[in-house]
Amino acid sequence: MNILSADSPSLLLVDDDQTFCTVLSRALEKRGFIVTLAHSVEQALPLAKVNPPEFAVVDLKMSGVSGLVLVQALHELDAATRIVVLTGYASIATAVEAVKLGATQYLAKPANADEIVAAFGHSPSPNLPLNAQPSSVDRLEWEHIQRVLQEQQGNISATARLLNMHRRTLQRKLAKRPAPSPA
Amino acid sequence: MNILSADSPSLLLVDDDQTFCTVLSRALEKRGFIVTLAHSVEQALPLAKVNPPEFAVVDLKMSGVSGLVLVQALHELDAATRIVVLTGYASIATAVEAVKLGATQYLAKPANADEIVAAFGHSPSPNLPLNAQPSSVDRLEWEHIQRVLQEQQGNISATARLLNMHRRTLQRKLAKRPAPSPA
DNA sequence: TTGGGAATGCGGCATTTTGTCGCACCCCAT
DNA sequence: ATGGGGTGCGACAAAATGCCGCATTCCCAA
Repeated sequence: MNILSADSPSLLLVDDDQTFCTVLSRALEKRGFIVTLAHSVEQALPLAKVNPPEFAVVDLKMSGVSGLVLVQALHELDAATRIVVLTGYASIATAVEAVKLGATQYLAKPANADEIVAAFGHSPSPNLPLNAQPSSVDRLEWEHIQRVLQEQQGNISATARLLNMHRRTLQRKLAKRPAPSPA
Repeated sequence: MNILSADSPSLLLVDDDQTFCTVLSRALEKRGFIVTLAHSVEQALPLAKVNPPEFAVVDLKMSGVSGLVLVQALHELDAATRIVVLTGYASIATAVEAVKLGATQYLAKPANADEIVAAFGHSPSPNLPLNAQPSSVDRLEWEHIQRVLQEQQGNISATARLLNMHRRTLQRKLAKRPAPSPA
């Protein structure tokens, strides 16, 4: 799977989890990328502006500005940048949003370096196998919540009111990891 | 936000579930769309070629060709077509694919007509307020359960396993709900 | 610049809703 | 008849939720 071997491509890795970051960074370097690290959108933006990377791995849920903003910025800086969005709180709503903003792929954590590299080379094909089994109720709820939350621009109070559930409960649900994603 | 509603927009609805189709069709017509029905990709393609619709609602899982193919075709025929993908077997992978192939939104069934219209990001008749109050979590859950239950021919144990919930809990949920529908 | 209204992130409970077991039937195919 | 599901349902512990309150932080209009 050596898609790229001539000279080393640049890769911007943005994630606020230090440990995860260094581990993944090392793994990616071993696969031939020149990795630059950033731990927040604010930190990543100037780096990207000075030197737009060929590849990027962006975590969605970071303290401060959402990774989605960075995805958009990266895409605008250089539409050729291949961006993989990575998140521990995967949902269809944010996946759709990320792709619309220019992401190449959207992966749920945990994902290993090989999967990420593979995602860079992935091109759209209408021949994806469909899921055989219906999602669990928990998953369904999670997706629904995420979608409404997205529509409310992340406003938890508004979402709770709209969904007719208590803010505290919503908070708790959001804090929990989503049920294993449907395939 | 240019909302032009003088003449009714055309909408192609493609789903192989007859009942679901007619119900949704009626609901969409009530909201001002001129609806054309198709029950398979093969059936939908010629219709779209003759007359590319302004809007489309496509079910992913249909016997025969995947709805993704149709999404791509529709988008190629007219990039301005707003396409909402709808499926009872939602997955992040297919959502990403769908959007890359040109879909505007990707919703998990059950979704009501209002949510679908809202997904188009277009209000066909400004008189009717764009309320689009999302269904409550409870209602969603109820409908999803009913859907799966039906697929399992009423087998409660099997449904519970599939939904990843305990049989006892499913029983209780089913027992406690002769009157749903808050809307 | 400065209030004030709205959001947010918690920490506690009191209540409900679950997860789990067990048990008593029913079918039905072996 | 016998074993393997499936179905109801009671009981009780464990977990989730509803519902406070409070300290902060945001944001916007005066």
